[in-house]
Parts: sequence; C-alpha cells; structure tokens
Amino acid sequence: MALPPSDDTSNRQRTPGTGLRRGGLPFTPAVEDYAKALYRLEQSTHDPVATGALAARLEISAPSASNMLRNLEQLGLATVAPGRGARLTAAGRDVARGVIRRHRIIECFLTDILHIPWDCVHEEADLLEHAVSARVAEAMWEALGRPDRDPHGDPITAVDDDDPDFGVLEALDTWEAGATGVLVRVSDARPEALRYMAAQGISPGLDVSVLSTEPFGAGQRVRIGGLDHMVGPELGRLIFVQRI
Amino acid sequence: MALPPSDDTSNRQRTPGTGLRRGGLPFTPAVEDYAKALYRLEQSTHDPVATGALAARLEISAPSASNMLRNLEQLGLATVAPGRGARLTAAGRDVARGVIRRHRIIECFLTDILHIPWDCVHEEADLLEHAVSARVAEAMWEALGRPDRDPHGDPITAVDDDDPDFGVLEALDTWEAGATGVLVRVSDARPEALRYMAAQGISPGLDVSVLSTEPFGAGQRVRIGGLDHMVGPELGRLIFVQRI
DNA sequence: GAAATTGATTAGTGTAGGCTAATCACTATG
DNA sequence: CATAGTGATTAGCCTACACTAATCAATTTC
Repeated sequence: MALPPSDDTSNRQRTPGTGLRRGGLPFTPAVEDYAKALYRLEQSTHDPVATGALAARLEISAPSASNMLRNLEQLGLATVAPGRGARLTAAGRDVARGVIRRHRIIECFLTDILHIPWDCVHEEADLLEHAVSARVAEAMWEALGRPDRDPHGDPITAVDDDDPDFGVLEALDTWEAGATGVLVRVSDARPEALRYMAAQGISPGLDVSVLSTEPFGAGQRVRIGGLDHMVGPELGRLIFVQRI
Repeated sequence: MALPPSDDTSNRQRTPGTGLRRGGLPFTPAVEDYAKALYRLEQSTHDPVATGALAARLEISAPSASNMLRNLEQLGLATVAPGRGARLTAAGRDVARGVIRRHRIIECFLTDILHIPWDCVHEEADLLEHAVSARVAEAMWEALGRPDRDPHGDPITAVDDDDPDFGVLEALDTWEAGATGVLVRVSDARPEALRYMAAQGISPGLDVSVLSTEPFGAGQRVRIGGLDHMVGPELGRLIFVQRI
C-alpha cells in the first residue's frame, strides 16, 4: 500500500472569478502585462501614454485598453488623465520593473542553465514571468551569479532602478564603414530575426567592425566575432553596438 | 539613444476570454488542475470519481465541479457517467501525468538548483506547473541529471507510465518497535507538517528505526538519520518507509 | 463655420471559471 | 409507504478580460 493521503492539498488561493490558482501573487498576469507595456511606452516617449498606443502595443482593442486602464487606476498603479492618456504611479512602475526584472532573469536562466537556444527564450519567459514568485526569481539570479544583462544584452536592474541610460549605445545601421565596437544588445522584438542571428552566430559580447556600407539600401558588410555578414538595414536596426 | 524598437512584441496568443497569454499551451490551468485531481482520486479508489469528491479535493463547490466535468468531457479528457461519477480518458491521463511530472521536476529544480527550502517548494511548484512548457520541464530534468524522485520522495515517471506501485512502502505509524528501514517519501499534503519535518531534519533517504511504540496514541519514538524523534500518529501517517 | 477624420469611451456580448439557492433523484429510515 | 437525508444538477449570478458596434469629443480640412 502506498500514496494514501494522496498529496497536494495545495493552498490554492481563489481570487474570485480567476479560476483556481494565483497562490498569493499580488496581481493578475493581465495587470502585469499592462503595467509592463505602459512602462515601456512611457519610457520611450516620456509623455502620458495614449489609450490607442497601449492597445496597439498589446494587440488588443482600444476599448479593452480603456477598460483596463480604469482598473489599473483603481489598483493605484496608474493615473488616467481624462482624454489625454495614462501614466504609471510609483507603485505601477515597481510592478512593471518587477515583471521586467523577472523576465530577464528567466531568460538568463533558460539559456545559461537549461541551455535552451537563445532565440527561443523570450516566448518561454513571457509565459513564466507571471508565475515565478519574487523569491524564486531572486534565487535564480543568485544561482546565475547575479548577472547584469540578459542573453539579448538587456540590463537586469534592481526593482527600484530605471533601466540605465544606454549612453553611447547606437543601432548598427547608423555606423559608417570603418567603425568598430562591441555588440551590446539585440532587440528581441522580432523572433524570426533572433532565430536568424542565432543561426549566424551573432550574439551580444562579440566584437563588431563595419567593413563597408553598400549603396541602394543593401546594408553593410560587417565582421562580427570574426565572421563576415551582410547586414541589411532591417536587421541593423535591431543590433545595438557601442564604440570602443 | 537606445532601446528604440522597445522589444517584447511577444506573440501573445489570445485564447478568447482568457486574458492575454497562454502562448501555445494546450490546456488552461484549471483544466490541468482538474485532470490532476481526477487522476489522483481515480488512482486511490480505482472507481469512477464522484463529483463531490472532486469538488472537495479542489476545494470548490459541487456545481463548479459538475460544470467543469462537462467541459473536460467535451475536451475528450474525461467521460462522465450520468449520475455515477467521472473517469479520465487515455488523453486525460496523459494530461494529468504531464502536470504531475512537471510539478515534481520543478520541485527538484527548486530545491537542488535554487536551494529553496524543501518545505516551500510545493506551493511554488503549484504555481509554476501550468506555466512551464514541456520543453523547459524536460530541459530541467536533464540539467538535474534525470532524477527519478522529487524532494518528497515522489517518483518522477515518464508521461505514459503510471506512478509505480510503491510495493512494500508502508506508513511509519503502522510499524512496530524494532522495525528498521529507510524513509522513502513524505506526503506533501500538509505544508505545516513539511515545515516541521524540515526543521527536525526529517527527509527522504534517511535510515529509520522504530525504538518504541508508546501507549494511548502517543505515537512512536523513532530514530531517523541518527536523531531521535517522537512521532505522533498524525505525522506517522505522512511518512512512508520501506523495510530493509 | 460646416464637415470629415481621428481617438476615446460607452453599451452590449462572450468565455472561462467561480458561487449560492433551489431542485431532482435516490437511498434509507420510521 | 411516506419522509428525510444525501448527492448531483439546474438556474441564475459574479468577476476578469476580451470583442464589436455605436457614440462622443476634438481636431483638421475645405
């Protein structure tokens, strides 16, 4: 005989209407996603975020965004100026930075410890970032040796710090022939671009030098980590480099 | 300047009405939880599972369970006999075993790699088991060296295998004075009991010998891993041992 | 200054997953 | 046999999020 008190009474906290689950996590995944999106949009424009911009970002309808903004306001995470867009509150920024920090730690963890290919970790991390508690995320960070960048080169900052100003970071497509530097970060915006770069052996940390700039929008011939590549302008915009 | 194509377009698959998210995962967390609960109940009684038993197990109301059972049936995961309870189909069993496998791998991972205390991992794993893809779970399993037991001693089996019959596994409280063996598994049913055992240094893998059995339900004096403990009957029922 | 375009909000729906209260269908008992 | 318990289901409701269609408000254009 075995297994009688068959385990798993699991304190499944029930946030009414949210199914089982959410065991103690403070916000719903949707709320965290909205906070993250608001943070990013606010960060790039430094202006209040228009409902439509938020909706476009999350690929949802404008009414959905409008609705959820009222929700965020009620949760104290955002303030909504009647017709003119929304801003995160300090609390909202903390939520957003927490999610972003967890996301990047998870990406590190997936590549460095689980050896999942570099170009797949973003999607997996999107799934996990809402289920990993702060405790687990911090334990991951420690286990990884407190890294300060994720595999795409994005910084892992403290929850109460803004993303650092990248300073002299430039997109590769703005560089002239002869320029040299180091590849610091690649945007994870387009998964297929990530996959291509992974296949070509292009990744953060490598030395970069622009061999030539081709006419008629053909892009650049670039040596990256000892290998030569043709980098078209679309790809060049996703690669961020720092002069040395 | 930096961070312009501000990342994270993330292919957020939208299962209508499920918020953002669920990027490709086949079943909702609720469905997985129901399958898991059905599997466990079926496994212990070998009979169809009564709606009420399922509801009690998941700490939800009977109507909710009744409702979801119809849902599971429509998904092809269970068959519901009109008034007489439900059974998992082969597909349902696969779902359940998948969740259980992921849960146990995650528990291993949390203790062995992240060094999260043994008595806390169950709750964290409950949260994560629905967000970790099969791919990530298997990568974890490989990174851990393909363990065959989780930290509580529960077996990690292939998705298409049933939990092995534990054979000669017995609850500690059934043992007489003088019996000796090894602690194979502790039930993770009661978190506070786990916490107590962790504090006392009681964990799977240790040698066990019953020194004496006390009268009037006082339990047993037991040497576990070199330390003496008074084990009351409530605790003894949660500890599973194998004679040597 | 009237009309058209644009952006945000309201109104109403749908789905997933919970709940309570009431009902139905057996069983078990006086 | 009638009556009282059980256990399951139905009916009806609630929350979180999403959607479409329609409206409102502001700006642009003629």
